[in-house]
Amino acid sequence: MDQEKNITKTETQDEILLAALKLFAEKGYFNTSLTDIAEASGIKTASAIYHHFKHKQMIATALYANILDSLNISVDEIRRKNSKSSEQLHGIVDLLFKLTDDAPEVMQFLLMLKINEFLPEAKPLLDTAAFIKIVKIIRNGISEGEIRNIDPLLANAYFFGIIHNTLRMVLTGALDKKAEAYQSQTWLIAWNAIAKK
Amino acid sequence: MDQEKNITKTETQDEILLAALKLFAEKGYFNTSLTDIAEASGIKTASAIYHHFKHKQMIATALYANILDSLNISVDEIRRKNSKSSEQLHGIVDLLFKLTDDAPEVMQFLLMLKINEFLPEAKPLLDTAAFIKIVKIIRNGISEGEIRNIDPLLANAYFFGIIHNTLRMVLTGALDKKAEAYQSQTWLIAWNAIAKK
DNA sequence: GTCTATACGCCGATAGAC
DNA sequence: GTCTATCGGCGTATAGAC
Repeated sequence: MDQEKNITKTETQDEILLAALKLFAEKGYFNTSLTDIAEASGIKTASAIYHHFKHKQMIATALYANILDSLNISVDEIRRKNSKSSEQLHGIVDLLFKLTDDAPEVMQFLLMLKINEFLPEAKPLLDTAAFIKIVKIIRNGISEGEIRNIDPLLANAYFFGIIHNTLRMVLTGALDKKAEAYQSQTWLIAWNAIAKK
Repeated sequence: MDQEKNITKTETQDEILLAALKLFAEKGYFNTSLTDIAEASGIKTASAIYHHFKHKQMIATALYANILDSLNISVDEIRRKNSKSSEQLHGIVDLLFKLTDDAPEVMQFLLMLKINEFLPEAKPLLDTAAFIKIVKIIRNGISEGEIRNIDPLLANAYFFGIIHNTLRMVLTGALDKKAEAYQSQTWLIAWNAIAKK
């Protein structure tokens, strides 16, 4: 909805979003002032930001939308390239581990922030296009006999509970290696938790 | 450390803590003003709070300490009453599911708030007495052959990833039954994720 | 121990010059 | 499109009467 007019996206707009993402991930939304964001964007005053975004919330909204959007696209691609739900889930795990190493701020935003604390109107993650599709993948896995016959939401909770919690520990530094180092082992455990044996 | 002088704990002090817990869990720390807490405590003005706590942060600090303290005591009790690590973990799962149904605010505080966003000095959960003991339980389970031989921190991530994520979904309403309804099934999955077969 | 009154600062937001 | 100046408000916190 906001993206249409973003065809004219300025570079500074992106810089603002990037700076905000980093700061939100690092200090949280409420500990980040517009002044902070301005400084981190190479702008000198907070006022200039209002030329790009109506208000602070809109920055977070745009950020959230962008992340969900590109996530959704990635999920589509993964679904297109793989047919079995085990392969599709594997692709998603692959993506999440890569993101954790390459764009930790994004994963921090998704996994560690309580988004509806500062975006009360935002859809919960589970009602989001990308995540609806993920549940669908699980549902398919069940009907095709790859995944055991339990409530798909529960299967989702189990599978991504393992994945997300592991990534969270990487992000906080509780686990000291790169996410990649834990990937294959973690995938196996997570998959076995829901796979039909 | 704060508890020593809390022998003289007033009733209103407890009411403030209780109100704060509810509000923090519901709206988050930054969306909760001292005025909110005062109102919810049966007090009329925020100023009165300063007679019980030096400042807002101290309320959250006391809350966090209390929760961790009683958690630690519960873990001790569970360890005392059970010898095998499978039994001990089962006891802890039992406790967490009960807490989710009986004191959701407590679990919300523990699982859904980014505590060090408003308590920058606070120890991360994993460095906390209760959680150190839990990792110890896992370590014992490994050396006694009940749990498969992997990094105890990883085992912890897997096991509680499943548990916590399931409880999180109960707390947000994404899963619509009481936590109890999912307990036995979830325990089995979580345990199998780390148990030696 | 709770109230009234008040101070203070910070931040979000607007107006308008350049 | 970025700046300066400035406003208003809210929330924390203090001082002091009762």
